[in-house]
Amino acid sequence: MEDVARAAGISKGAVYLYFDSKAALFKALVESRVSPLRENFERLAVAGASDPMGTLKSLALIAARGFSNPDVVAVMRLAIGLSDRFPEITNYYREHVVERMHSIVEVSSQPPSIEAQIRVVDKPAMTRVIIGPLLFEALSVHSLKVDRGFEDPQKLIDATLISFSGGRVPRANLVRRTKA
Amino acid sequence: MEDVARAAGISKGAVYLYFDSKAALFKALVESRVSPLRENFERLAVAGASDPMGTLKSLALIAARGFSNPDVVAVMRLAIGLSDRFPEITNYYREHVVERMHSIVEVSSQPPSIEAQIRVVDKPAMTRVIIGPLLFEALSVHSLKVDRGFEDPQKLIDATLISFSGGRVPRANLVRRTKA
Amino acid sequence: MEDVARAAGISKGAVYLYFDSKAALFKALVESRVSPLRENFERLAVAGASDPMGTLKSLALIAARGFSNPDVVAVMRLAIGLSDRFPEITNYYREHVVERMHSIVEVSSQPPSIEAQIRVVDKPAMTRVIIGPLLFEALSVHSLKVDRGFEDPQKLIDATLISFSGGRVPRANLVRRTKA
Amino acid sequence: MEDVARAAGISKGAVYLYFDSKAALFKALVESRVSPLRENFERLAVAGASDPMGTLKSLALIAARGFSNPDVVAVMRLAIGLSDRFPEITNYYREHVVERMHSIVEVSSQPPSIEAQIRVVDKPAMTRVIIGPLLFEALSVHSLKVDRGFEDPQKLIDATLISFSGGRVPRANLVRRTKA
DNA sequence: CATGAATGAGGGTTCATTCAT
DNA sequence: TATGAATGAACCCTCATTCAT
Repeated sequence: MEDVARAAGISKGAVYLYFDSKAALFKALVESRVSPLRENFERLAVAGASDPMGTLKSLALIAARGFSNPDVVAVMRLAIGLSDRFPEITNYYREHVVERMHSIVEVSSQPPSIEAQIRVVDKPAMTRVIIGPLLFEALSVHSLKVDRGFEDPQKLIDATLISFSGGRVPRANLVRRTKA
Repeated sequence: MEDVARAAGISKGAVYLYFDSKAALFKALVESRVSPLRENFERLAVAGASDPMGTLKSLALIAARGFSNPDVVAVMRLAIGLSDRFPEITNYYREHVVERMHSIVEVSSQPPSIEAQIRVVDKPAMTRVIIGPLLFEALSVHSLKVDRGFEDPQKLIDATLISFSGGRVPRANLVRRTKA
Repeated sequence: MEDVARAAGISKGAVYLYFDSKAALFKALVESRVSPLRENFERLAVAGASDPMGTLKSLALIAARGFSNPDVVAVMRLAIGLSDRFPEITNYYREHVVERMHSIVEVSSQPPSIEAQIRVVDKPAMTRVIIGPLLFEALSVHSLKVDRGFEDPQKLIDATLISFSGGRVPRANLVRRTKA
Repeated sequence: MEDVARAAGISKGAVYLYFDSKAALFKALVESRVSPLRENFERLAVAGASDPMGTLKSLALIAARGFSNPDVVAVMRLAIGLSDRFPEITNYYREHVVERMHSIVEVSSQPPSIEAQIRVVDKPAMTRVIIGPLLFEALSVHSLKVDRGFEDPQKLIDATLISFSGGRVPRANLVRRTKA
């Protein structure tokens, strides 16, 4: 809390003018930093029902963008690190972030047409296979300070997604690039 | 520290007869719990130079077995969670676990013959793509207490590895099953 | 202080427009809530010099009415509970409430005629014997939340006063009843 | 808590080696300082069933002795003063001290023979009438620092008890004196 | 080798008080 | 007259570490 106060340029006590408790601050952090991501996920999952492969690509891209934001990863680090002293925080993160992401990705893997496009059979595995590599990268870079990060996260996404294309790799335009 | 003492059946003070500090205890924990895994990695990487695909499969299997051990995941959780109060711990974990795993997997992806077997091009991405899904699963289950864990981790490994087989999925025996 | 502000429908800061400090607010609280009682005491003591027994009865009745007011008891609770952090508050209460009540009751026990009516000899004990039972009841009910309170405080007054009537208990009209 | 630590000559943190929390410390304080008194009460109430008047006298004497101990009064002051921030403390005091004293005194007023000895009719009033004056004295002296305390508490007891003797005041030996 | 009592810094939180607006 | 944002000291409690025994 003191770090937050210092970062905000206010006193320790003043934090409590804005948030009732550490847990409340964390929840607000989730809502402001992570939930927009989750909402993007939900929007895409709904909109992309007819094109599962494209949807999964987009989900990966959104996740990669999210994980490139140190704040987003910091929230996860807190959720993991505070599980002993603030179970409420870990619980909130699990229910509002992790479990929902699982649901969304699994839903995106439902349409029957998917079998024609994607070779991975086990749907519950989907979330792990798509998000896992990006998560690993994010934790490595932002939490563990490994300095081997990708300058171009697209490469990691490509490597992740190639698995689902059954050999026909539309390399040139596997995923639409962002014009940052 | 108190938990460790209680688990060991000794007094809090006695812990300091065996370890100089919390960081030293953590390092010993890494050596006893995580390094055997890393050594398995190294052995396999050296031995399997001629068969990169088989090597990667074996690495994934070892990683999956490691992550199914709550202790192994707990060490990682500590490394992530203590970064603020004990940077030394996080640094040690990065240098002795994460960075070494990166190196090993990348080395295993070096032989020229690999291109014939594996379609993933970007070698630095390899570690993330292989370990990431298993890491995600491990953190979800053991740290965030998500209750959607796989009963059979082999399914997750299969889903992970399928990406590298170029469509020819030798499903029956993709990876040798463990006889639990 | 925040509770006071909320109850008054103003902001926390606005309280300091009316009172210089918490101690000043407390003093004003004493004047508005408790002093009227004390003034009743003083009036009765002066007026009833010729009938000590009747005077003491009236004093008890006034005290009982006062203690039935949660605000009056709350002021005493504050005086007792804040003695560590705000000694000024405790001092004020002692000087302006408790010591004055002692004086008044003792004065009311002075007239020579009293010996004919009241058998209690030790005059300093008078305040305690008259006020004590009512105080006990008030603290029990309003501060300690004991749920054995009297619905009819008159019974307690009767029991208290009976001691002074020397056996001739004019039960029917020992003290004039209030028409609640 | 800091005051307790200082009084004990140890550090603030060391208090928690002996007591789990502030509430636990308070409860231990009740058991060590107040419960012996309560047990005396209970013993007397049981033993003195055949002589209610004598029993009540003894109860008053024990209460007076207890209240002359600043620690005993300090515990009550805490129970009253901490009701906002530590309701658990107030609740414990109510249940383990106040309500039990009520019960004991009322039980002591049950025997049929009492009517011959004591004129007070309303039994629930008994506790207040006996304990109240002593409580008032104790709070005045030890909490509010009134300097009008009785040097000889026996006088207060006498004044309290005289009410029950129906006019026949065995002044010389109303209650056995303590040889302090 | 082992204890257990003790410490002191820091954690999250509350609250009386101040002050620019 | 009134606000509301802000402070800073104090509060209860935890925990890595030390040390006499």
